[in-house]
Amino acid sequence: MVTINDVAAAAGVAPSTVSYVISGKRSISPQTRQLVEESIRKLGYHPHAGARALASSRTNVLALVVPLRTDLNVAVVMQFVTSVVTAARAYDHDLLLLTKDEGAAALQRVASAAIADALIVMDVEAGDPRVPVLLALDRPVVLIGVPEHRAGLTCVDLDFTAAGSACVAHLADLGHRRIALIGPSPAVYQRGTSYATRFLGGFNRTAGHRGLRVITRPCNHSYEAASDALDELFTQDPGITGLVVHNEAVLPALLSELRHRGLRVPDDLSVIAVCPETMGEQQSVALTTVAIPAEEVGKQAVEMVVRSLGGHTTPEIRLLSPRLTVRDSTGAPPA
Amino acid sequence: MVTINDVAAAAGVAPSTVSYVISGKRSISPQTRQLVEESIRKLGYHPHAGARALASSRTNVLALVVPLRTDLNVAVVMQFVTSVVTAARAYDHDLLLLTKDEGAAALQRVASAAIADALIVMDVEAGDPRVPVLLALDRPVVLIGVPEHRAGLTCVDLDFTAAGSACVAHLADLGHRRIALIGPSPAVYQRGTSYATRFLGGFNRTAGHRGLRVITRPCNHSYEAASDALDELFTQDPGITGLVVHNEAVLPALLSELRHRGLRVPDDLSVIAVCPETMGEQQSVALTTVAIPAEEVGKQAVEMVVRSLGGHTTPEIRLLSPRLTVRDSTGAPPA
DNA sequence: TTGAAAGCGATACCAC
DNA sequence: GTGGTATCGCTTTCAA
Repeated sequence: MVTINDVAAAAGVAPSTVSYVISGKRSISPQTRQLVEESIRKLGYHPHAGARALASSRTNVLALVVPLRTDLNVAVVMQFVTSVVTAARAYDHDLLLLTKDEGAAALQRVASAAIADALIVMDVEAGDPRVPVLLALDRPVVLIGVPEHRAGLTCVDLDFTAAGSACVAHLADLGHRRIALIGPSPAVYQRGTSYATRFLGGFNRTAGHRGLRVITRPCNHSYEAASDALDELFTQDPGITGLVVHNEAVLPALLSELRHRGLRVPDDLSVIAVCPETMGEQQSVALTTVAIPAEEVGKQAVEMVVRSLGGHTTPEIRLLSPRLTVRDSTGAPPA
Repeated sequence: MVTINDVAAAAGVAPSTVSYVISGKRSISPQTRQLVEESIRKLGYHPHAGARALASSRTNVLALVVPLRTDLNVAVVMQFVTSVVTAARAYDHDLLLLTKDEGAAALQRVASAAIADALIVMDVEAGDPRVPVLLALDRPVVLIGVPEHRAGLTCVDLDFTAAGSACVAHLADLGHRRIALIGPSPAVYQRGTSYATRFLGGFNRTAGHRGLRVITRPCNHSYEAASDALDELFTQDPGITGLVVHNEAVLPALLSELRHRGLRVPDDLSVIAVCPETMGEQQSVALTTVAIPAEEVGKQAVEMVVRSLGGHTTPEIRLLSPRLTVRDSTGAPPA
């Protein structure tokens, strides 16, 4: 293995000088820099991460805690992961993947063992048991999602409350009076998953303000579940003219079933989906969407956590305003 | 921070003794062990990963290289990731996530800097440029997928050639004579992605043996692309009675379109999907599938790479036999 | 069965 | 602008 001493010897300088050339933490003469950089290239030197971590207390690794549930939308989770790992690399950090099922213990472990410098946590629940542990860690933490007790926490997410409102407002503006929500799976609600309840809150509140009659229903991830959900909604209120779908996984199934039942979108039924933009565009009907900005949220999470590593440490709840894009799936209700 | 010395002091033993209690690399008297373990718990001690890595040349971290392409099936990629991270933890390793777009340089970096002990690489292409780099690394590597030149490599994957054969054989056995394949996106083929070409190979070969007439066509990930693909296939050969879909992302769209066109599955058209079992079960028709055993492949990849870390180092290509499960989407061709 | 101490390969302080 | 070196926290050899 090639060490900093090898490089120093090859360049005819002291090891510390090599270190400073790499870190840029003190000024180096052009000649020396040149010499050192050449030796580094020539020898194919890469600083030993462990040694570095030991000496500097910095691993340059971020940990991301992801949910592995199949009742969450896998594609969206993957978008977050993609965004976070890409952003992390842009800040010269690597990404360690932790799973939610290891619980709070894993967070302790990774922080105490100095495996990662900071943590980003996804799939936050209202009364998330990990929160106290996270608060006690001596490392920066950013949550993607917002738990109930947010004191001292740094969070970033789509403003799902506003998103719920926006969906209802759009349908109300178009003249719809009776609408329905198909939400995530029952399990997601039962866990008190932050985004699900926040969206529902915004949905119901604005429906109240606007005087809309609403039905809401969770939905599991299968064709059959989607079909059952439709059955139930139209049984409860056959007069529904607007449908909000906050469950990306069942979008294709829902659209397929609607067509099969002879319900035209948007002529008979307007549909708004809460999902990544690309997903809305690729369905059988180009869907009016409220975008889930996974890319942006992941990026900001990394930015925030890296800034904390730089010293700043002001807890902050950052909620991104929803963007509603009208496409072909919403229109006036049938006369 | 609590160190091994703190623990040693608290337990009234030498630091080395604490180390041995933890590693189990030499026998310890029950009393001493008890004493040390208690101090560890009491102090909440976690060995510093960097220090450990420096002293032992072991990080207990595996690196997984994943593709971030959206033209690959995200859900399946996520299944691999899930499986690998879970298996890694079972062997007391953490998982570092690398992206394919960082190319061979990232592999070098992670290996040379001793960030990870071993690598698992997904989305392997026929003439993958990363292969020479991987072979030159001084660390164990397992590929998920099989490149053209496999000398010295350890690989694990579904036997996609056999999978292609199995699909054709099943349809042939049922009496179908003219069948079609809807494959991954054109980009996947263009990159020479290992599984795509292997599947196609098995498909064509067996079709030849059985004297079946076939059409094959790649397909992008959108409803429209799926619809276009069907158009084209039925234009080229209106007599098709069997369809093999090696593209999980367009399954819902294809089934939806078939129904819309009045083609009943399996009465008018038999459909076999190559996808994870759960995915096949959740469609509008329970699909006959050849399973993509992501879970199993990921698990074996970890096992193999961990075994290599243990010393054994026999290159090995391990191809899992395909499992075809007959459900409701295949039957005899229409009379 | 246990202890002492020499590294592992960086960083960063203290000199010059 | 550069060099020397103590230090980070652990593993492992050597001794007892």
